[in-house]
Amino acid sequence: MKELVKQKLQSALLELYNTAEENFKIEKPKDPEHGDLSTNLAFLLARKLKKPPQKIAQELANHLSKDPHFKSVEALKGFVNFRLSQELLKEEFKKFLLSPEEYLREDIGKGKKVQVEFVSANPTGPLHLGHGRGAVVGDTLSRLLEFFNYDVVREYYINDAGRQVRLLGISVLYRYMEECQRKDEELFRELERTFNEEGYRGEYVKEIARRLRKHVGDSLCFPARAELSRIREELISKEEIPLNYLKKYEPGDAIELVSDFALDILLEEIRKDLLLMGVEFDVWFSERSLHESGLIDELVKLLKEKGYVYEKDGALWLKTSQFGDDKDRVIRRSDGTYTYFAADIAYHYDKLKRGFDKVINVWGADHHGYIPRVKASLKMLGAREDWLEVLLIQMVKLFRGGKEVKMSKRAGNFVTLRELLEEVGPDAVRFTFLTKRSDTPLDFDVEKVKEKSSENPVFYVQYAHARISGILREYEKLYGKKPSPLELAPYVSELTQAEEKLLKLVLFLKDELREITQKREPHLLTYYLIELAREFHHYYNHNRILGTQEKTMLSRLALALGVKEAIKTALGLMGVSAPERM
RNA sequence: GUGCCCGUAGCUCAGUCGGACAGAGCGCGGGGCUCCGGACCCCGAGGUCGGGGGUUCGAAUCCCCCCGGGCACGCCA
Repeated sequence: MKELVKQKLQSALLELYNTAEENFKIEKPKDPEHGDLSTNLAFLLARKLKKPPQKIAQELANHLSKDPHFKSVEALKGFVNFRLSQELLKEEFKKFLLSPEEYLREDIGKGKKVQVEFVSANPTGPLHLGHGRGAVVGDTLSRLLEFFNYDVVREYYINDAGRQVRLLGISVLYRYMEECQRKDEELFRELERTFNEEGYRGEYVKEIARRLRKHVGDSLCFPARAELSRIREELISKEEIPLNYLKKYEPGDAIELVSDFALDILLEEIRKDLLLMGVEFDVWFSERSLHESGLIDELVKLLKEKGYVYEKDGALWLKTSQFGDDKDRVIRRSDGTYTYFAADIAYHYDKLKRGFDKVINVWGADHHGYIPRVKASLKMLGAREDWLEVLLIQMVKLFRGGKEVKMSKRAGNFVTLRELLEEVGPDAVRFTFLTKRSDTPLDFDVEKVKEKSSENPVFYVQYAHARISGILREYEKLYGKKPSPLELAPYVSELTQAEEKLLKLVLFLKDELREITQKREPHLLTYYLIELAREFHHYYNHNRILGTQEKTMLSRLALALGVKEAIKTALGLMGVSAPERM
């Protein structure tokens, strides 16, 4: 609809003033008295044409009011207000009804390759709510991009290298050795020291330790003397889940062996958690693989050749400050190992080489300070300025009975994503995470989300869908056949003023989806859906559908079916189910 | 200290590349089917858009200052 109005205005501009303008807005006026759509075009032209806005608006309105697409075009206080004609609306609605998806879809992406990297949580513990929020936003955005014909790759970057992973191994080994009757006391005390300072304290660490013990008994109580390769074989033969890390890597010491085992288990859990929410990744990208493949070496060499690298205090530094960062950053430590940053540049270098037209990273907002250095390094590699987009997801703060629950993976006291999913259900979780703009911190009381789940807006929306499904079932019972879009479409013409508001709302989904995708603001879907559901419930409570005159009934059925399709499509893009019954 | 984000109804939040009288959900008060699903609908109360300046025909929205909250400032990831 907006596109149509925009085009009409542009051609009017050309005919009336022989000029062009791109950056004007077409929006739905807040006040329905102001029509279906309006534009601020006249304000923008006032200076250029040296005329007052209202005069321009009036001229545009006069010019366009003859157009049969519009019932009326009026100039008011400089705005041009459009009312769409009944005929246009009905024709559009028929098209929508006959094939909803096709009507809504547009080829905006033209098959361009887009990578969306999201979640990418360290595999050192279960996912928590913040990760869940990122997962929902990333996945919904991916669905939207796919809908508009982008070739989307969903990707999870696994931080499976470095210190945190080693700490995970230490934590598990420590918990394991706690249960040993006889053990290497000296090593145990050393592990204990590290564990107490910065170990992972969650219950899940103990569980992994118990699982380890179940498979290998006491054979790791003296880690230095243990036959690692035999223990590894033992684990591989006894553990039921796929063990990618354990199979792939020959451990250098017991901590590595335990780390890899823990990684396999935790990643499997993460995968399951995400699957519970309907989130699946196309690529799980290993940070460790970047070290092994030599890509980091290759990258560092490249950056050196370009003259962006220098040595200081025994470390290698990247001149990111030349490209907008606050200061230069270390990419290789004085001990010769690469930093996380070096690996991350290599990862993005790899994305570049894979030929993505655009990459979108969904990051926790605590990483915002990290963006300038990544952007800086990408400039060094010659990437387009807007090639990388970063979406920040603000933290989810958790409350229980009004009290904040401080969440820390190391301290181990957190409500996991799975816990929430099991109690509230994936639909409510996904919907709720999309009720706030993602860069706004989200506070909520778990108890409230759990207890008041039936009052969650998701049910309000789903109820509208189920209600319509109920009506359609009832019709089938009464008349012995399902109402088909093809049969109903002709009756759209019979719709009256009473139905117009609802009909327009359905049609506006098309504009809504396009804008939501382009602005990368998937949360707006929930607001649209709540409005549509409200409008339908309102209509339902004031107008009978079944049992009225045939023409009336069938036209109203057509409208209801359209609402159902709109809800189903929008919910589907959010990964939320549209139930036939509740 | 420096940088970024946030501050809108009792609560949780939309609205922010300026636009027409400031919105939703929940909560609160009152009301509504002998009829298609009452997980619904209708009416109402509730606001200095954190505060103060400025720019503009027009500011919740842009700029400056201040207050309050969060995050980031590592040879951690």
